[in-house]
Amino acid sequence: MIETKPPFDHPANALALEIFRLNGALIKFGDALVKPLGLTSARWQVLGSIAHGGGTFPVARLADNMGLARQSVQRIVDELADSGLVGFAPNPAHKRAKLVVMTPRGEDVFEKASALWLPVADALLTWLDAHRLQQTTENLAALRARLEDHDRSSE
Amino acid sequence: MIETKPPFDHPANALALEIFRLNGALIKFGDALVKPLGLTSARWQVLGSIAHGGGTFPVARLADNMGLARQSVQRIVDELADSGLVGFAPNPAHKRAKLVVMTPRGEDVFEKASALWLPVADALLTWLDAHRLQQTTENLAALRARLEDHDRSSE
DNA sequence: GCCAAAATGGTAACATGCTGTCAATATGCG
DNA sequence: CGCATATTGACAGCATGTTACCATTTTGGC
Repeated sequence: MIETKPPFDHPANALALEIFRLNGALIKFGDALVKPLGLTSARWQVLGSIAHGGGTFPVARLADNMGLARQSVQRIVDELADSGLVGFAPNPAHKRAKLVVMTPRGEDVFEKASALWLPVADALLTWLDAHRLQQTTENLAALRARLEDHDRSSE
Repeated sequence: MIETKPPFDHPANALALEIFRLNGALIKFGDALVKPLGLTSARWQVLGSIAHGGGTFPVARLADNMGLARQSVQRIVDELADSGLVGFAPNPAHKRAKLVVMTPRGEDVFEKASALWLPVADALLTWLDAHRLQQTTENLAALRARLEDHDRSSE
């Protein structure tokens, strides 16, 4: 017999395992989706973050917004710059922390990626209506806030 | 003005971003939690998967259960074996695919990790009651199933 | 029994994240 | 102004995941 004692079958464990699996599935799906554009999930996400800020953010700010370390985003941004998809604009408020902006080619590629993603995002809404989807997102955000509090308080 | 046009503000995007952030937060939290035991999030998860199967699974089966590539789990299992936390038992059904089993030390460490995690898991239930938490998990699992279908169908 | 296909393990190359450390730049207080 | 602190960028090293490829073992159709 296979024993399944607490906390092994705890509902919180089921959620955590599902988060790990879904994270992997999303990255895998995204990689396949934007591969024809020469992008990866990570580069696509960084482009999205740049678009979100409208080209007014330096690398450190992009990283904060994505919940990643500065260094991780820096490397992706450097690669995007090598590929000619992003460039750097002088930052009036900081001599060293240049602003990350998309080149025309970057904007073109990002628009094409958005066009590929839109029908999938809409399909997700068919499978799970917008209300439940937003509630799910809120629940996850609430749990993350608590986890991060817990983290900070034990430092 | 910062433009925020569709599909940029799509509810599916908000969920995907939250999944990425929560995934990172969970790994970070887990790393800190089990560090005193000489574990990491990844090794802890593999131990959990072994415990789940009761020592009756070879590496490839563990990987399927976790939604990871065989090779990723193989490397972690090899490291756990080097550390003396797991071992291999002969598989009556397969000469080469040996069964991964915990050593007494491995069981001890895993029990200690479970003891550290239990209060946190219970706290999560305080922040979000069990019903909502399970519903959230089900919603995520449903979305992942659809995404993976989509993936397979376009292969 | 035999051979093709699938499953499994092993190894290597690579992508993406992390931490640690240092230098350069802003910021704020005396 | 001058100095402590925070922010930012750069670089190195490492952990964890991926895909690709090959060898071995099992399985199943002929």
